Amino acid sequence: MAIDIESPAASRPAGRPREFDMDEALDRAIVVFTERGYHATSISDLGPAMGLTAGSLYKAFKDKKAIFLAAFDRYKLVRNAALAEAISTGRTGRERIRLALRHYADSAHGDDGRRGCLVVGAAVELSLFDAETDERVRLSQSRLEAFFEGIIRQGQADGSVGGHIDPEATARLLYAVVQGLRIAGKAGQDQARAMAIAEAALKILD
Amino acid sequence: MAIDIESPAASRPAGRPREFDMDEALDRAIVVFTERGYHATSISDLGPAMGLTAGSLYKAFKDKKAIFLAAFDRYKLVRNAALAEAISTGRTGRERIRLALRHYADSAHGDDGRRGCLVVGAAVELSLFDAETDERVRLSQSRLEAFFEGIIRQGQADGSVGGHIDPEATARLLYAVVQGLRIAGKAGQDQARAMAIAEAALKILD
DNA sequence: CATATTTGGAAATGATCGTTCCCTAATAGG
DNA sequence: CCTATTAGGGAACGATCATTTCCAAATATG
Repeated sequence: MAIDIESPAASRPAGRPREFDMDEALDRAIVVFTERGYHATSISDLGPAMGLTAGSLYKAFKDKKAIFLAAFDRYKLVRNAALAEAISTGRTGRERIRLALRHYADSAHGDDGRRGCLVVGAAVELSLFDAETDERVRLSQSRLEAFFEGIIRQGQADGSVGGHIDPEATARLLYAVVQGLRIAGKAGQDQARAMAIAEAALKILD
Repeated sequence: MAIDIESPAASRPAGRPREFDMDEALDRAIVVFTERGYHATSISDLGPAMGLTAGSLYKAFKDKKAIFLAAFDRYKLVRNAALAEAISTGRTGRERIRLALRHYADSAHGDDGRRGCLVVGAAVELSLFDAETDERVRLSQSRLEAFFEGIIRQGQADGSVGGHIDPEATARLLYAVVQGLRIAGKAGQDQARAMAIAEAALKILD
């Protein structure tokens, strides 16, 4: 019954095949958009960075905003995976939250911290005027809050998190702490400083 | 001995007098820069908003960045005064921190929250590539952290804040919470939600 | 009253922006 | 082997950008 329409090479889509790797190109675009922001990034910045000419960029994407949204979506994919990996060794709810906060603190110091966060950049620069970006930012926010809320409830169940705290409000507070860490990172801070903030935030769970 | 070189009208500076009010014009520029960001704001956005033509703008300011920096400095002046006013009725250190957090939560909801914060915008969009903006963002950050640290110490002295917490790390955490509130506000949140985050953050002081 | 100095504002300037056009190259299907 | 389709890339396009130029108006000084 195995019809080879789903074969290994999976039915090439006709026409000249793409010569560049989309994920690699988007990873380059993520860097440029993250450090320069959306409006300060020009097609002539993206082309060289992604290894494509302007003409080729417009073959692969509808317009500049489509490049940005594709980069945003890949950023979320990669970062969510990194977060899941970072908390994987935590055994209690509190431990997982601690690992999550340390993971974000790690992204909010030194050169990475200075470069910034694509979601924060999108929220600040585009949310107000672009509905598609706004939707993505809101979704990213509600998912991270729900993620924190879930771990808080796990922590309350396993006894590592205070039972009297409000999981929803606390999750939102943790979201604010994480995003605030990113802003603090824009001004430049070393790892010790970022980590100290993350550790101080654990008090919220008592 | 009263030489009238410091007289009421204070020796007009020769030439045609300025017809617009600088502070009013900067207040308008603050709104535009805050909601659009630096790079998405054009001189043709600023002119009408500030009630000036492009030619007049360049008589009053060296270039676009000088307008931004002047707006930034005025923003800090106005906001610092509002913060001082907001905490003025607090009698203990904890009360003053509570009022400060509620003050920021108030700026981080609804339309104001969506519009955003000029300091956050400057940090995200300009800090990495513009030294003058970076310096201002860093100064704003260190001052707000020092402000929080001072109140925390007052609170420890008056017994309203736990004596065992680290004033410096906690002040930095409060700074992160405040900036995170602004990011959360970009996605749109109502007052109750913003206030709940501020209230939850008070746990940090126990 | 004359001159110097500054502002207000309209129009012009050169650069850069995002985007499109057009031609060539590479693949699939018939 | 021919045709359709898609990708790559250089050159061109109109629009918009920040900035300058130029002239008239308003003030201070002598």
